[in-house]
Amino acid sequence: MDSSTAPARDGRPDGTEYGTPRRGRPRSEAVDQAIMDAVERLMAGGSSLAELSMEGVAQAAGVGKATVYRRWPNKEALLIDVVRRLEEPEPELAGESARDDLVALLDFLRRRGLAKRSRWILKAALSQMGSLPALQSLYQERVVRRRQELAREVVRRGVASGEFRSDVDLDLLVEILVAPMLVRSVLWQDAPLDDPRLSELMVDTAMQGVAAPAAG
Amino acid sequence: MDSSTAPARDGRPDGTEYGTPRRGRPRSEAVDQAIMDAVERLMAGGSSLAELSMEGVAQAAGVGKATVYRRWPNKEALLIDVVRRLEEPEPELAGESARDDLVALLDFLRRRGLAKRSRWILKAALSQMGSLPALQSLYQERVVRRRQELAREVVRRGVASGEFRSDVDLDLLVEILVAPMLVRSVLWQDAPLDDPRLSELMVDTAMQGVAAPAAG
Amino acid sequence: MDSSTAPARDGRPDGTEYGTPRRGRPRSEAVDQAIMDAVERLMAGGSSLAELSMEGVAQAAGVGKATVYRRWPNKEALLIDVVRRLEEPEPELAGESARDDLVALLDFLRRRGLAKRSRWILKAALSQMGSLPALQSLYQERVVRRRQELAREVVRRGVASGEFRSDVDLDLLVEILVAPMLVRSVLWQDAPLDDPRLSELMVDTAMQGVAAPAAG
Amino acid sequence: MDSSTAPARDGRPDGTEYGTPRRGRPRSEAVDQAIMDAVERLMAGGSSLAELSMEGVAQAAGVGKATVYRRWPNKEALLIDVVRRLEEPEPELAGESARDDLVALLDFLRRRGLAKRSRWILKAALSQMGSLPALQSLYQERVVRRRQELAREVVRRGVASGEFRSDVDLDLLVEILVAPMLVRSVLWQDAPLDDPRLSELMVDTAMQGVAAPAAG
DNA sequence: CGATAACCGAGACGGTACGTCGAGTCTTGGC
DNA sequence: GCCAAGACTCGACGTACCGTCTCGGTTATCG
Repeated sequence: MDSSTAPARDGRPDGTEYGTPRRGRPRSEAVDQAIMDAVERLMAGGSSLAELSMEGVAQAAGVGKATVYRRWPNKEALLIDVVRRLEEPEPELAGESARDDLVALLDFLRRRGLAKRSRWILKAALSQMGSLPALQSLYQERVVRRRQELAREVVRRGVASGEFRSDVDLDLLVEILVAPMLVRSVLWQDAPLDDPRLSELMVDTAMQGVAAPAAG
Repeated sequence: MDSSTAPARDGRPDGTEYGTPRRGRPRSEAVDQAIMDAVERLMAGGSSLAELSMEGVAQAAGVGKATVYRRWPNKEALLIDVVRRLEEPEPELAGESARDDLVALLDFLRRRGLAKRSRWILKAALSQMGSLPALQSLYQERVVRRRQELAREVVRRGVASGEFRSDVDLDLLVEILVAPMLVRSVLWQDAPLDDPRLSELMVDTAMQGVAAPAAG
Repeated sequence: MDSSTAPARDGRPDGTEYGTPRRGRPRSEAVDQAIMDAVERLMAGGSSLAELSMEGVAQAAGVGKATVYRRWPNKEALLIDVVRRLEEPEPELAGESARDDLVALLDFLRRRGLAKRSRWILKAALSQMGSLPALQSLYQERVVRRRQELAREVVRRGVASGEFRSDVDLDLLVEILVAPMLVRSVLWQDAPLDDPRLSELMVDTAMQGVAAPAAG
Repeated sequence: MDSSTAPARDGRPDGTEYGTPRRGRPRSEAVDQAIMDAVERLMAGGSSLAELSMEGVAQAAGVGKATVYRRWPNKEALLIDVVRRLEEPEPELAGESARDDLVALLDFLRRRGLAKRSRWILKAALSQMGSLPALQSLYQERVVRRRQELAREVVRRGVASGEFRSDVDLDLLVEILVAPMLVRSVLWQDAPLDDPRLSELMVDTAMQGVAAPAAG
């Protein structure tokens, strides 16, 4: 299992497993946490991502700079793990109906969108990633792609089971089903997300289509 | 009034009018342009917002640093004016059928996503330029909101004319119809955009729905 | 005239002349001095050369690190200029008699040896050079070689004028005349140097030889 | 008593005796030697005292850093023991003629200057190891002073036997006879030392003096 | 027309942070 | 208790930009 796509608590930030025997003094997990705690503390203290310095993080964590760099090669990699630690774990999908799984997936995105607004650390971290493109693409690779593939897999299953149309390109199918929630939770700033039935509504509406029903 | 939100074509970047008589040698407008050109060139060259340095901009523009700072107090203010300069024309909508107008709207998005010149704006400015809040809100206000309203208006018309369902919240309707292209052109990094029939396909599929047709 | 062999006050530490017109804001001579003053102050405060850090020098001088590095590429080069500033200027040689010039030269070495003991900054700087070989070889090149050549020139003149033997290799001649003072002032730690007639005595004794005069 | 001035061959570098019974696994003498070998190897490879790092020494010796620090508290103490190990036997003097003994003494210096192995000791340890005062004073005491006294004794004998002038201060006599070789072998960087008759030449020339012989 | 004042390129200035390296100490598992 | 390995805190290294400042020199406009 590749730890780099797994939640941080399953393995070391740098991908080595905690159980793996190593030579020499092992890295302290307490230090891992102290560093990430320090990042959260600084962000909560009002710093922007750009103001956040490795120097400051190390100092706030009571740790040498080298100790930070031993775990994460740069600010981006560190921030990804901090953000991962902040996010809810992805939903376990029951796998019975593709429609239900899709609703669960969208609802995860919805809750995440809400959290991004309420827990402004997440908001700051996620929205400020744009100015650190390495962070963005790393996050893309480690987190976003995984969810994309999850969605594709669910939709593929839905096509096979006869729930979804089979005469449309899979990518397009995925986009129509997932994009509405993605846009509302990520792109648009103030769209409402608190209705817990929103996910159901979106999936079902996308399935039925938005054309007016044929008369008669 | 904050000069950084005033339209560029109305005056100097720093809010002074070109016609205003001053003592001494007046600022060269050519220099304004050279600096903004340099920013675009650097960004088009693949730099990120974080990599973009005032030092580098000045050098690329063949200009002293003080000359840049004389016009813009910081990187953010400079970028705002550069983004303003990039502003693209809105799509012209025929207004005959809501479905056709929507296709035109989506195709505008598609073509913009393909355009290399504005790519960095799409990435940096639209989706995640949270670290430059003034830039973000400017762009949000002047570009995003207007197109949102355009889309809402078209869909509203479609509902009135009986093209679209009337039993669904308008916002949801808009999202289902527009989000797929928005996601593909802005959020997903290398999604294919070159098929000119993509916009049609998206609108029509969203209208028909993606559920498998009922058997029999 | 090569400023790098001239005393520091004839030119910039980095070899550029003060009079040379340059573009941009010229370097401040006051800063040159402030930096070298700071080095002296720190050394006088009891630091060893190894403890002396560029970081500390910059701070003590109230100057940015870059400002130090703009003038001197490394600690060695800076220290050389500090030492040069501390040393007495080399003697002007009258040129009338080679013997007298040699005495003057040796007396310069003698006084320098005394200074090295009384002004312990000089002592520390000169004696600790060994651990900074780059400094040593730079000093060798810029200061020592110059004096060596001066001595050779004087002795060569003495041979030509018939003051010194001509049947002996020039290098050997120089060594026999100069080495005694060199050893006493540089190598041996506690040898007496305060007798102002020592230089005369050394040159004259070396000239006459130390063999017992033939009997009869 | 400072263990670092105790003779190495009498006990462990840190002053513990080899024979002393202790609890647990005893220190390996092979490791002592491996570490000191590594220092010599690195220095012979052209490193300077400043470049020599404990880190590098441990690695070159294939030894943990703690193992080095268990024996020597710092770089200086380690170097002292390495220098001690390098110490060369003193020249044996026949004692027949003072002039011949002096030639033998100078030739010992000459050959040592040629020896590549002890070159770094000559440079680093002898002439300018001021930054390691303990090393300097140890070497001064144990090596330099004894040879100085040896030279003084020989010259004193030469004065008594009528070989050397008796109207000159003994120190001055010694310096004139010994300094030329000392300077050439220690102070001047690349002076030629390979002529085996150099020592003879130096002593004889110094004895005869370098003044031109009186005419007629 | 000449003075004046703001402009211009260049680059020095005091700072802050970068990512690396070594010092000397501590902590593993194994001998 | 020794050993190799390597993590730990600390502090300096030399570089890059920040935003400000000071040079010599260049235009416009005003008197």
